[in-house]
Amino acid sequence: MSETKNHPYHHGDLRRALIGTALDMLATDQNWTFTLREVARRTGVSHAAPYKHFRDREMLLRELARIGFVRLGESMTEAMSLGLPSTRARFTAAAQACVGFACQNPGLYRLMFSSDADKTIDPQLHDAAMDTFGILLRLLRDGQQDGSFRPVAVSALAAASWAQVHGLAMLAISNQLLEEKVGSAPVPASLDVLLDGMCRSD
Amino acid sequence: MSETKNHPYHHGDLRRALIGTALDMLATDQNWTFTLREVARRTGVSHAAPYKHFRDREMLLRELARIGFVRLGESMTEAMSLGLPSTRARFTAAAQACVGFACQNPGLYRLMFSSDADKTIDPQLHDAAMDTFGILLRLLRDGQQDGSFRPVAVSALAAASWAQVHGLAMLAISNQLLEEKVGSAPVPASLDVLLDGMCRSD
DNA sequence: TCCTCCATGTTTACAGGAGAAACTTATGCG
DNA sequence: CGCATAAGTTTCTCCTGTAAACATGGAGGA
Repeated sequence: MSETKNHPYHHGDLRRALIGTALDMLATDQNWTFTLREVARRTGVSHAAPYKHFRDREMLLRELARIGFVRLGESMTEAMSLGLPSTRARFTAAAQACVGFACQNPGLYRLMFSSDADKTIDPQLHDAAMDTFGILLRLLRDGQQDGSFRPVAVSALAAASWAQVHGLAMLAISNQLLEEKVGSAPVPASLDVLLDGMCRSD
Repeated sequence: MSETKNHPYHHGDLRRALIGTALDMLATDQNWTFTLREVARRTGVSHAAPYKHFRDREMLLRELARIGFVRLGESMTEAMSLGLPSTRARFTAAAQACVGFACQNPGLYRLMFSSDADKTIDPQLHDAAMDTFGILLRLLRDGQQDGSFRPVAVSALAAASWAQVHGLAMLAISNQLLEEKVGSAPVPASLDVLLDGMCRSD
């Protein structure tokens, strides 16, 4: 009865399998308190096997975060490429995609911006985060060039909108955007307030 | 040489002492990975003593977060009560106080908004957070009454500014407001963008 | 005054986790 | 064919969280 599981000694693609298991647990529990041993167990390997692919538990977490940034970028890019009429509409679409991503992947989103995913010690993670930030930056520049956004320093627009969107996402997944506090559609409402400040008033 | 430490069997105020030690470690390490045993050790008591005051480790963390919200509220209130001329100026002062608090207490600020400080299972923590949010809300209402802020739904203003300030704080303590990306004074710059959208344009 | 209760400590015990080290297996390459 | 090596496993040590049983000493009643 010991050989029903025909697992070959070598898994074949354990690294990817571990990441998949960990992403599943992150999505299920909405936190990353899982132990590395549990990940190994669910993947069907010994508790020491993961160390052949990740130096330590945090290295796995950083890889999850990196994947999160890639996926977030894809979501935003997709939302923007729907043939929307105005730059303002594309901005709103991207922002809502970001908040939507956070709401659908709260654990992952939190991890991406937590201190457990330290970007200062992981160039790949840092680059992935910067690439996603770059999507926003390009949108803002385009908007300034086509006259949609005010010609103030793009850095001010970037800081304001990055903070705004990230703040909305964090508050949304913390259930702090309850209707009785901030109305029924706080995300578009507050984006409109911001855009009123960002857009040319002519 | 064993009785130099004249510690009486009963500490006297262990609860407060543990909180103090934990706050110190949080400030030093800028994270809350410290173990409960380490907190006990540094406070000079046995590793089980903390359990007489906190059901588990997370209960201590929630108490730290609660204290954080109280202190943040104090900072904001203090910043607003400096006889500033306009509501807009008071808003900016409060927002900068919030970001400043986050920068000076990055670990604590992160903890306050992390899932390890679960507000849904701790009424005291929830209330403390709501009290601090209330400061912002009152400021916005006052500003609408005196005509500083546009008479749109206060919930939209609240969501926008809460998100903005929180987002700025989170980005600031994550070192994601680097000068080459968002200019030299991103906080006032982005607050101005937001305020341009919030304030009456007459 | 003395005794007893109870909140607040301590000691002991145990189940798990992180990670290192040493061992095993299979696989690709000369 | 034979072996170096990547990728697994086993075993080990140290640490943690937390429960349970025990100790202490101060406060309040007889």
